[in-house]
Amino acid sequence: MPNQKAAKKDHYQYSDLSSIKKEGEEDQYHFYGVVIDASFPYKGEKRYVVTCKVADPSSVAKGGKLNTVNVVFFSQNFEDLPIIQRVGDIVRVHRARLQHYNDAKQLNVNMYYRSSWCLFIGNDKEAPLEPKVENEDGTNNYFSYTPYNFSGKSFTQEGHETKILKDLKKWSKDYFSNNDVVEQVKKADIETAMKNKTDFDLLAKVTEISDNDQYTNTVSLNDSTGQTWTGHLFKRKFPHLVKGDVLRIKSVSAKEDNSLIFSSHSNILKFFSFSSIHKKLKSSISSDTHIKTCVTKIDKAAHNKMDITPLKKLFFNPKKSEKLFRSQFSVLKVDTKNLEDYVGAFDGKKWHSYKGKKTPKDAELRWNIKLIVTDYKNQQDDKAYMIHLDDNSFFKGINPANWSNAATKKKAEKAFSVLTNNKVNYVDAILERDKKNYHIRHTQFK
DNA sequence: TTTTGGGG
Repeated sequence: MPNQKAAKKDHYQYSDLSSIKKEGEEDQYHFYGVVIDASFPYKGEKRYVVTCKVADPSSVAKGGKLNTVNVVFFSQNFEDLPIIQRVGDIVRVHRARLQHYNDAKQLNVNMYYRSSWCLFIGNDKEAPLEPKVENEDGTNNYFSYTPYNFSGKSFTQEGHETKILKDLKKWSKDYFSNNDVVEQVKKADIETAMKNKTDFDLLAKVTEISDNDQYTNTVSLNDSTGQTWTGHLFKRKFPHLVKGDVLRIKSVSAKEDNSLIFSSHSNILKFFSFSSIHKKLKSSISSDTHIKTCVTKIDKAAHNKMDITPLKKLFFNPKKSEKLFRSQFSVLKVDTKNLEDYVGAFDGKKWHSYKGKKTPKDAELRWNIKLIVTDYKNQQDDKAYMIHLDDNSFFKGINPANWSNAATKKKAEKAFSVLTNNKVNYVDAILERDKKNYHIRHTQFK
């Protein structure tokens, strides 16, 4: 890649990534690379850090596989680090040092020493994300060869770099069009990570963005494994999200209710529209906000074959000859503040007032919860209905008689948070009619 | 001017 003749004359000679081999104090490397992955700048013990992976034509192995190189930026402050939020953008680094870490090639960029960086757009047809300098007079292709962001107050650029950039963009457009570049996400990996409470990545589509306040919004996502997620995000940290976007979400964890937990290093990256991964995700992930995860299991196989009755029909025009129905709904509300309010004493015929003090004779402590729900299966009905939850077998392993026990409380609160996350979860349940009321029966919370 | 923290 380096232009040998120009390099002799010019100050900076840019190395192909694969040619960078010598580890040592005196050896400093200048390079251009296409961004494959990047973290958000985060704070370590002593330094602010950005980790990213880059590639260039020399990174392509014989079989076509990409041997990416890890680049780690260190800085004493957040501002000196690059915010990289698009796979395929181009980074130029001056004075990096090679150091192997866990057998992987790593280029260290020390911002508090003498290193510097520039970011270029990876596709001339698409606008830069958060440019440091504006293209005020609207010059055509202004950002084709001008960095949209750079460290320090200014940047240097030499004549021969135009060709490097042009060649690199040509290569990456071709490579990204024919290769996914970013690894597919496996459902099993997410499950393992959630069980171990560790980080995982997602490939996802934005199905909904709603404003919370001046600073935050809530994003609903469908991912490539068929799951739905919600994320509370800072608008200033992720300012580029639009409904319908396909994204790589790097390094998040999640709660039981599929709400994502973003750490300081978590990042959200976009793709260029020419990327094969972009096209695949766009067409394969549903944009439907109504796809949710079922959080219950119907006990009996026979009940599982029952037709799903709309709630509207159930409450306004039920089949009088039937006692059991099957419905699907999302829970809008369960007030979890006082667990004791959800425990009642039932003697087989009627409920006794119970304030957690004394159990009346011959009465059993049971859940006595009123769920406010909306129809899941029949979305056009946006009315709210009340469903009774008073079957102790619904929450497996949570005994309402132990409501005052701390571990039980914790378990119940967790279950309620899953149950009420109506953006991502729904309930599939058998309902028993008792006059005008419906009670969940023969159904278990998963 | 430096040995950080690297899937954190």
